[in-house]
Amino acid sequence: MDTTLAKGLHVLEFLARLPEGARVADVAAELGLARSNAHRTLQTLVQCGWANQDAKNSSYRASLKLFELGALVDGAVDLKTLLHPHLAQLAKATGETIHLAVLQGSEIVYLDKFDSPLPVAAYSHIGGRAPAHCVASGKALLAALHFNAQALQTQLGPLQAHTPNTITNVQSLETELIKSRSQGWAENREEWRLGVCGLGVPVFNARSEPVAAIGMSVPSIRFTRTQARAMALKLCNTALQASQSLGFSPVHLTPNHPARRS
Amino acid sequence: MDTTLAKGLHVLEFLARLPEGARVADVAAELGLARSNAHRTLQTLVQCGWANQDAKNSSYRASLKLFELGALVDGAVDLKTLLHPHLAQLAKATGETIHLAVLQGSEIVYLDKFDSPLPVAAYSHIGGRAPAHCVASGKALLAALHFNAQALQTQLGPLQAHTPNTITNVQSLETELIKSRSQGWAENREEWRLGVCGLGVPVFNARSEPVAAIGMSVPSIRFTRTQARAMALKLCNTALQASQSLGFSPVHLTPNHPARRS
DNA sequence: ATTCTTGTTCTGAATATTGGAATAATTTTT
DNA sequence: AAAAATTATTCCAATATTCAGAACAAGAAT
Repeated sequence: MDTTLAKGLHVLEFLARLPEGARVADVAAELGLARSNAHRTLQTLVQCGWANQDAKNSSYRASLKLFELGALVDGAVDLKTLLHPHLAQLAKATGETIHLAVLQGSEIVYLDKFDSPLPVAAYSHIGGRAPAHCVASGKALLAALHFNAQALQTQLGPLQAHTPNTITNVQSLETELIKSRSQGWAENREEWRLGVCGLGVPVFNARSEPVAAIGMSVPSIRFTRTQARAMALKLCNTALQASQSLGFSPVHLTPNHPARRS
Repeated sequence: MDTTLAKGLHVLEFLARLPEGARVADVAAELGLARSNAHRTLQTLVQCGWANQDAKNSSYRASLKLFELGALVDGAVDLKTLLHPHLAQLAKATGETIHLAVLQGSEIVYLDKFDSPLPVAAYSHIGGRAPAHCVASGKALLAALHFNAQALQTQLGPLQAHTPNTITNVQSLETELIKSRSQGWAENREEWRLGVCGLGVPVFNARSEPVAAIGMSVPSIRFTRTQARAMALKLCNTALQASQSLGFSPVHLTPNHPARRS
């Protein structure tokens, strides 16, 4: 384990999360480093082009290199650019907030997003995260991966509650996922943020692997059973088209089902 | 200079630019490291969450952390989200390829982009770069910064030619920038890629500093003088609105002109 | 003017990194 | 299917690097 590298990465992440930038003393204090140490680390980041130093202020901030390289990361680029038009069309058709997300450990990461013109409380942003078990996109992905209770346990760890509605045990979650799979979409009924419901459907690639989910966030006021159903159908449609644009072909009745993990 | 950190950052960048991923031997060979060294570095990246290791293949690729943090970098996030609607409107109105770019040393970095439905050869992508002196957005920014020949020299270094039309000496570039400033927009007449012309206009923030440029890429076939003029006017309009949405207020005849660098 | 605070430079001491060699795990060839 | 070859991973002692504290410089605050 290269401790110097690990330390440098922490500093870089710290900088990236502070848009205003940080000074040597801040970094040293926050990450528990000697001032001279923090200084050398920051200088290295600057020399390598990962950070900039403000000329007058002498404070540091993450450079656009992070943005540049972030835009190249596989799984993000391709999915995002290929599926963007589908999301756009859905956003236009429904007027609701639409996003694209992938699974990362116990969380989902938002790759793309269209905001509703009717401004809902915006809880997600591109690059942001949410616990997979609390949101519809996350559930859609977990369901598509055929995770059972035990697999859920290891993948997600303890299920933290974020509202009274959050599902906090893996048994109930497994049941919920089975239901989602059979109905074709996943739902979130104020399980992550009160007042916000959601729908999620997985997107499959050419090898029939679930690689992302398209989600829709809807204020609970507009989320009656019939409304939800109508939106879910549109969402399923879009997700199918999206999958097909990745080369997926719907094969009903496959004897060997796609990668079942347990 | 933390050499271990520098080395690790190089490895990370190498990974990020290889969507297929890379194996220990590749990294070692490409960056001139001992295999054991490359191995430990990669393991550190994995442990810190910046890379993933493929279970079967044992090959490494950059993780979504890069994407996540890239989406947080200041100057990218805010500009992009605030100006996105303006670009969208312009893209729709003109049907041409529109992008948003900022200046980074001698290059511009594309922060956002709308592709033309009439598919032009797409030479730019989000996060991508282009030499500032060859493209309209770059020239628009250089012009807005009031760079003179000498400042251009130090900022850009030697002006590399990329087509027969590329401006390769700072004197001519300075003249061109002065013209751009007076007419309100910058042009690119196949100076970066043959067959592709462009228009660029700077966007100013509340302190009247040029922070980005909106650009339009047009195939030379659709770029007659009259067509260009018509598009430029629309572009200027959008850029002005964009500037205003950043808090910029157009103040004509200011005695002290915004930061003049020389 | 003086006292803090903060950025930067310098040092010897401590320690982590290095790269070669050994081993384990693959993959390819025969 | 066995053997050979390639590649990943582990180990270790030599060595180069990082560390932390102190000293210095530069500004900001009092």
